[in-house]
Amino acid sequence: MADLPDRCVSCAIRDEALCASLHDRELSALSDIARRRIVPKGQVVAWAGDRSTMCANLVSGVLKLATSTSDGREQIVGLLFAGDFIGNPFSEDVSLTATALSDADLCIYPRTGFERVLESHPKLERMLLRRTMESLDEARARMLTLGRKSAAEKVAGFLLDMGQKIAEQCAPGGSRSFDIPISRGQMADVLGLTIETVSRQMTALKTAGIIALPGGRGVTILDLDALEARAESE
Amino acid sequence: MADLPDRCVSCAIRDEALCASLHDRELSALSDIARRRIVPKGQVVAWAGDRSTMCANLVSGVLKLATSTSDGREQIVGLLFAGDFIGNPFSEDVSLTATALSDADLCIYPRTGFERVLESHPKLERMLLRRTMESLDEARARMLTLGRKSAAEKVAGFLLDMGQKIAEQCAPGGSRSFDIPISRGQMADVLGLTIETVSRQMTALKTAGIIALPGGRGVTILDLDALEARAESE
DNA sequence: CGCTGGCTTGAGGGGCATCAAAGACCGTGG
DNA sequence: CCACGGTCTTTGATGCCCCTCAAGCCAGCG
Repeated sequence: MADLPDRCVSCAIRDEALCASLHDRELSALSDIARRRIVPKGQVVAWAGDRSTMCANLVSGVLKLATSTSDGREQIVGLLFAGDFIGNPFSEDVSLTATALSDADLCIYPRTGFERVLESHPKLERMLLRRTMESLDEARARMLTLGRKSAAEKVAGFLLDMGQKIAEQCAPGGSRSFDIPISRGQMADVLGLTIETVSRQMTALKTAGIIALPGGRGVTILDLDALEARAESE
Repeated sequence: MADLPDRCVSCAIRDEALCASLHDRELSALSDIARRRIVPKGQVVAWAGDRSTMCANLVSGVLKLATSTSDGREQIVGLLFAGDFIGNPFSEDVSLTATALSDADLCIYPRTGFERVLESHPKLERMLLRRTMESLDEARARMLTLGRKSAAEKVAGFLLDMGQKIAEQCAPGGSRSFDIPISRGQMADVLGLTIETVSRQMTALKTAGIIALPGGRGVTILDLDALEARAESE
């Protein structure tokens, strides 16, 4: 363990982020060029169109990746959680605006330096390729949601996704509680709906006894089967 | 040139496909495991859910990548043209159904063999990573279209994209003619609309004098500025 | 306690889907 | 050459889902 760089010793995402592809002693290549940064809630990490100067691992918190039309309609194209990777290595500019939805802890690498590490560590590059392919699959799955599903299916599917990702307790068939990490408005921007429609669908699910809404952003899935039925398809 | 494998000598996409990342003499690693296959129009190349057994370069023709809900609603999540890559290396199963929209000429590699070539040719893997990141950008851009744009914007934007991709003549500011490579129904499946709505938007553009529809799948963009105005945003 | 930001709820209208039918196009065969 | 069936496209009529506009509600906070 002596070979593990100091700053990585107690890292919460050592085995989940891209770093998992590297042995302890190889990590120094990354650690040497890394710096830590806390981004407060609401602050933009990188603007679409700007020069791409950095990549990062998200240590904790939630980020959104979004694009918007010239008249201000926004579409969230990805949500990032602890362990996820941010940035466009080998690309000259940033394609999406990244914003912190909660206070976020980033482990940041200068882009060009990160690219050099990639070139000398094939396992890291392989990991990045896999992650990128997974993101592509996820994006394409969401295209089906955006293009072809009803508001009810969208919201139900979103709750299932979140429940799976942030599952605290998993009594199979039983109830499952968690906090939605984003606001109703942001849910709307993820699902291609308006905030009112999201709200109405949520109360419809509550009225049907499928979920409970214990204040704030909490959700409890009371009837998983019924929720899956409403999400349909997949 | 003597080092260029026979089957690659006259290949139309030598410099556009992933192969472009390899020197002539390195190409044999791929060429040795390749076989050519013509897939007739309408035939499925790979079914979502099947075991992933192959990757391929598309030499000519058009493929669609699509998912669908359990009740049959379809969403086309990508169109592939000559030079594009098909397949999921490092993934055990196929995530999307790929179908030939025209007779398609494929240069096919067994998946595991292709993975071995990737591992021994970093430049090839780098190229694949870049391509995958580009696909991800494209997918996310289309998420904005699907989630936030009106039918008029979707159709106008689609025509602009196609015009750019299949531009035959580019009199700047002047007219631009090409054939839409897919049917109205497939346009609908790309844009998350119905065939009727696509058709109505097309005739609306024709009536407004922005495009001409010279029979079949031909299109002529008469007023590029107006078309861009209708596509808005970006 | 008032203010602010997010959430919910209601009323009404519009955009797009749905249903339906009539052209256009095309290869086939008489 | 033209009738013929099939497929694709266009056009029309109708309705519904979701957006839009507009209040009211709730919690947090100075």
